Amino acid sequence: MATAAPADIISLILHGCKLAREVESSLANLQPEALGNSLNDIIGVFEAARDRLNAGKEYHFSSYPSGPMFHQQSEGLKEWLIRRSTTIPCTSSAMEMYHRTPTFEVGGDPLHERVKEIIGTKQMPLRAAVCDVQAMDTGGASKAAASSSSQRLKRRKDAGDKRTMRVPVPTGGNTEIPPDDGFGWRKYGQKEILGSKFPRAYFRCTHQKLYQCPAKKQVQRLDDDPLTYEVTYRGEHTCYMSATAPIISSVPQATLVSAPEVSLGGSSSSGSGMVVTTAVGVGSSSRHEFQYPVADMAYALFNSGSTNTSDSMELIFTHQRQRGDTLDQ
DNA sequence: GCGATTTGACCTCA
DNA sequence: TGAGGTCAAATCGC
Repeated sequence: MATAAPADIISLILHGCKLAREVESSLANLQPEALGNSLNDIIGVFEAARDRLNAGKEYHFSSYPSGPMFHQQSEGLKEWLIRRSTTIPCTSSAMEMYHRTPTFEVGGDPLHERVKEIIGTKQMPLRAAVCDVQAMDTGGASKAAASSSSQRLKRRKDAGDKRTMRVPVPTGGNTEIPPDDGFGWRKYGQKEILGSKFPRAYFRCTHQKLYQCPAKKQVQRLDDDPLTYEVTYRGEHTCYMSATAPIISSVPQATLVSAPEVSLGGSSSSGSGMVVTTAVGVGSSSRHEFQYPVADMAYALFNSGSTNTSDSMELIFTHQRQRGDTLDQ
């Protein structure tokens, strides 16, 4: 029995993830007090989401903007969250950000107005002063798998299908290691770029051959901020849509979402990006491990089946604290 | 042995 | 024509 449209909750969680990314991006610069305030902001947003969630525990994704039950959709919640999270303009003002929250409509009402209403009751100013994540979506995402015969001909014609964001270099480790976003990437080239001090690295999906996954990304350190990578994604992952995909297909299916085990497995090898290693399954025989980018945690929250979402929140912020500890070292 | 990375050469396009 | 993107052989590491 659906008691609440999930879209506003999605937007809340999305907003929380956005704030979390900002904190992550600014970890090296934030003073402890500011960091604490930012965390409070994030907690407040997630609490609002949790409250809404608990207000209507039974709901379906049928009102979800891109269609019903993302498990079966070519573009599911995970993909949608990732896309939305990379298309929201980044600002330094909370209210401005609220105004810029996704503006898709629910029942004829601008959703962001509802989000503002919900969040506004929490009175949560955003104190993260600097937004290091610049998201850009030039639109026109093409899902066409690369044609082996014409791939080279189309090389620059698909330049419009790209999303660029900035992420901090891994802390406490080798800054040469590119940020991990939860997907498996294989480096296929590196190029000195004219006018840039740092070379640009080219990656494609590890499963490109196996699943014809067209996803690629370019990673380049900024000249004016060597502690920041500019990551440009091209194409979209289709590997996890395959029923036999070894990693991403482990995204819990409907039969598993009743009692997944969400555990903090630590950051990925590069130690960057808000990535949570998650074990999902019922019983040891069906356990699978996969890694979540930050937006995926929203998915985990939705599907945890737990009435105590604060536990999941604790995982998120424990991870943040661990990263903070790493920074301190 | 296999998969990932490196790196010089090659190709495309603005 | 040159910058950017990709290929593929050589090399590395597990």
